[in-house]
Amino acid sequence: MRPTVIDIAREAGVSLATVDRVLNARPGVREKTVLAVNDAITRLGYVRNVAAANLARQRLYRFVFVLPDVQSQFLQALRMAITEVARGPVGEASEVLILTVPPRDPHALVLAVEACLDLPLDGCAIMANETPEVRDLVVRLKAQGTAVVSLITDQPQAPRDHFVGIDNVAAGRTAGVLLGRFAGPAPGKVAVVVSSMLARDMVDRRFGLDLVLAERFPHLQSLPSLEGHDDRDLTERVLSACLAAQDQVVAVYTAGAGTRGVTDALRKAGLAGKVVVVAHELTGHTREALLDGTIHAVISQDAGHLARSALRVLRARIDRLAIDEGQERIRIDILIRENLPPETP
Amino acid sequence: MRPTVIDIAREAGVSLATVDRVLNARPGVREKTVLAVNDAITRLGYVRNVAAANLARQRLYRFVFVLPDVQSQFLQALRMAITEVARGPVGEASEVLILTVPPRDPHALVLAVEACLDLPLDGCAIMANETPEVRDLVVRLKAQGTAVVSLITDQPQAPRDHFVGIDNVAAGRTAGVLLGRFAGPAPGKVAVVVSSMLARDMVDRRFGLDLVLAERFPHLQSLPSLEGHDDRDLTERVLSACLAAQDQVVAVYTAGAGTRGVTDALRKAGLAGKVVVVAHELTGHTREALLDGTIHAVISQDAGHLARSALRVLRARIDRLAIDEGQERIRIDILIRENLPPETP
DNA sequence: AGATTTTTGAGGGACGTACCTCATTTCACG
DNA sequence: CGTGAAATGAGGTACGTCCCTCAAAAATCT
Repeated sequence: MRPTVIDIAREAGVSLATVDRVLNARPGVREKTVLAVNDAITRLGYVRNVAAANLARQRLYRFVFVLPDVQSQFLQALRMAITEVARGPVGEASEVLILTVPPRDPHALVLAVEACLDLPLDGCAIMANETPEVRDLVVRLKAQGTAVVSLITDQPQAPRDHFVGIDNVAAGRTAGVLLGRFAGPAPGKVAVVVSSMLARDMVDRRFGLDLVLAERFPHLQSLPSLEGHDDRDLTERVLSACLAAQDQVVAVYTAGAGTRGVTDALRKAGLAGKVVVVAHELTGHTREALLDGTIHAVISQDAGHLARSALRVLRARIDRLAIDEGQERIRIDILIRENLPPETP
Repeated sequence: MRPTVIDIAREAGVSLATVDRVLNARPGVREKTVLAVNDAITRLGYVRNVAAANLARQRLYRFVFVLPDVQSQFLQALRMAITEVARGPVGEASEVLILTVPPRDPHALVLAVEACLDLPLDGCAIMANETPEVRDLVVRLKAQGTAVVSLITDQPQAPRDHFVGIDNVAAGRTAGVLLGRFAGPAPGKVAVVVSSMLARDMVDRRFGLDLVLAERFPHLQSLPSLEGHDDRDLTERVLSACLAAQDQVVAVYTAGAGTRGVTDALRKAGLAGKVVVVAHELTGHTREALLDGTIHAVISQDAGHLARSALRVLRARIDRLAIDEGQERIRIDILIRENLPPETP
């Protein structure tokens, strides 16, 4: 049986109240006593029963997820996943608010987050490009004791507690290898579609792609990035223009959203299935396109996993518990038609 | 705030004791009253606070994991993962015993499991080939109220509650596509190494491979299965013999363990890096071989995920809770050098 | 109707922790 | 050595559930 606070009190030769004061970092305990209690804790290998603790304190964790107002299928799936996870056992005793803010508008983001700071906020997950404004927001949140994680897009310069997402350079490299392998040995050009060249994750993915192409597939030449701004129509137009202007385009890498625009353009050009396409994120559309052969591989991060991981990491930070790195590492999933998970209703 | 038993009692117009009787299926409640209480439960959307319940009843779930005594790195990783998960929050309030039984010996397996049936067993995860003996064991376990899941290898004919693992036909198909794509358009032969042709998962993987090769890569001819029995030396010998006897072997698919034997044989034959290799399971060795270019892709199922999923599913069955299909679906991971997760110490 | 059985109610103690109050002890300092 | 402050102890209540007992009420049977 696991030791309890009572065992600690006995072992340390103090009262229950003192153990409690130490455990919950309440004042009024001599340094010496704190040491004695901590000693007993390590000696007995005590670990707080989180279930009982949460039960007792009627703890309600308050979390805010800040997501850009982009109407991509992936973001919709992510919103749903967050809502679902919040209801499940991982979201036990926590209230999760999803804030949808205008994309690429750090000022609006900061305002929106500040608007819900009247109530004490335990944790915050932010998906946004790295800008000084957001960085300052993270600093302020941390200062007032709120745990912060960056989601999908990292904020490496901000003092966030954790990054929940994938290594985008590695994702780009992965895409590059798949493109290179799938396209074969003939020379050709690779069209690259991104959301925006100002977005950190897009830059990283493109960088990874170029690295791998240069290293291992020098017969493939990547073209300048096309910006689709996560918009289907715009993406279709810019890619169509590119396909019309260039010959020998043997592959397309879509690093951002707006993948529907990519398949639209390919179909119009009669190139669907003839040009190797690697896209990001498994959605209803990319699934379909994988099945009908328009897209050949999808690099994906699991929305459910992202949501669960963000929530778990935030709670672990707040409760000062260790993080299971293995579990929280978001994998760069490679999906092809053959290993597509069955659709969940 | 979530409704509690007290709310249910008030809503149903009965006492707390009655609600408790209904909730825990204790006798002595009229049908009519049971209905009234259940009605109140659905009306208020009550869900039992599992943490509080476990706290109160001092529940200790007793689980047994039955694994074959194979000394592959994957199985060692799996054993470690199970041990770790049992210690973590997923294994809260549960005691997990890992039983290691002689491989391919259903009788020994049954005996070993029966030996620990003196204590009441809440759940059991079995990794074994499907045989009548094991099937009977599952039937008996179920009959005495033990939840049962099949792990990695399914027991489709046995009344197990759930299968925790991947679709092996799909895994074989996935391997086939990778082999086909990576090997290029030149005709050639594919060597296939399995543990044993009597193992269901091996048969399935091979079947998937052959399907895809026939459909999409008819220029590749798959050779008869080589049996390595998960043994490094034996695998090396059979594959070496095959490589010596056959010319034009352009690819190797290792569907089972003993991958070290495969790389040994290729190195000896001077074919390392020249022949496309697809293996299963990410281990220290396959990671290294991916990095040095001897293996080109690994089809993997995450050991930590398997362990967590098995435990979660068992507990859900015991507590009659719903299962989050999305979370419990084990993915067929495709790993190449570029999307290899960082090594965890 | 009375006797018997079944169903229900009321209440309490437990699980491990949090958090509160109030009294008592210990300590440092003048 | 006394005083005030700091440290500690003792004890309680609460969280939501389980599980137990005993009494009371209601239903069923004779």
